[in-house]
Amino acid sequence: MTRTLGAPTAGGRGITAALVPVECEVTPLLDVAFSRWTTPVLWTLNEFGRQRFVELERRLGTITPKVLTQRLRQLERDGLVTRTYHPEVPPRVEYEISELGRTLGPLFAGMASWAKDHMDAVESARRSYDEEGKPGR
Amino acid sequence: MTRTLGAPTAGGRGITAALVPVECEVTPLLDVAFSRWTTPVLWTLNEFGRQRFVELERRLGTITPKVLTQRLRQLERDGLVTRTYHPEVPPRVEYEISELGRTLGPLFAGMASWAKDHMDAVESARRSYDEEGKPGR
DNA sequence: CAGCATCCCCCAAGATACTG
DNA sequence: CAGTATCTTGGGGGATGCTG
Repeated sequence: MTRTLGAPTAGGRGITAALVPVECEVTPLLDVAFSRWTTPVLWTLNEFGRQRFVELERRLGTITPKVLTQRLRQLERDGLVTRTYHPEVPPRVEYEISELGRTLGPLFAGMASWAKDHMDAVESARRSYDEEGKPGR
Repeated sequence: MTRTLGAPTAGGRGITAALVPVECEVTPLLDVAFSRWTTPVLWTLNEFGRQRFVELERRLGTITPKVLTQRLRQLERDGLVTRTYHPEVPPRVEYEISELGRTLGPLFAGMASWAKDHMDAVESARRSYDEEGKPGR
């Protein structure tokens, strides 16, 4: 979560200062929306609309309430999700993807279609890498 | 990396069996191409083409050789990157993004443009969340 | 219901040092 | 050059238990 950028320690072996240390533009986004649970949570919110805590919990299947809370807080903090608290008895809380969060939709769609099209290729590559000692080595 | 799916433990609080435990299609892809270093490595390979170990190391700036090796191995195993070893003295190894890996290009482009367009909004949301005790609570 | 509090585990990633 | 070998750590995530 904390990106230790700006630390010019250059790590052990001296960097001769030549050859561009280019910055990858997508890196910051990874912390925001792409990790084990943030993506599924966002995805679910985007697909099924406004939902209560338990609904999310159940749809996500294996997530624990603690983790769900953590991710939701992070997403709320980053402005991707809005939380509305209804002071009733029993309490009711609803989560909804924000305007900003919704702009991630196309990306998710792209990822889903990539997965659909290519994940089996990945798995087969994985198998052949494991079975053979390594194809060309 | 290991996705503990299929464990129907349902975690602590009983799931009443109602309400769909829908599976998020993007999840498997996260392990493959979206984590702290796999994405930057893939990105760099996609942007700058075939490169040697050191070139990658330098362009990525803060990555350690150990981690770079680990990620490259995983990417090779998953068929997203190809490794060619030239038995010379000194040894030379070149990494190149594969056909399969290249199909991730559009996704990366989409992510980069999203970052460009919306990351400042995220950061400002983050700031206002931190400064105020929370906007509407 | 919607959580927070705790304790624990695991592993990606950092630091550092050493070879074929 | 292109790694491998250790040691260590941070924090995400699981398991359990307790409240407003």
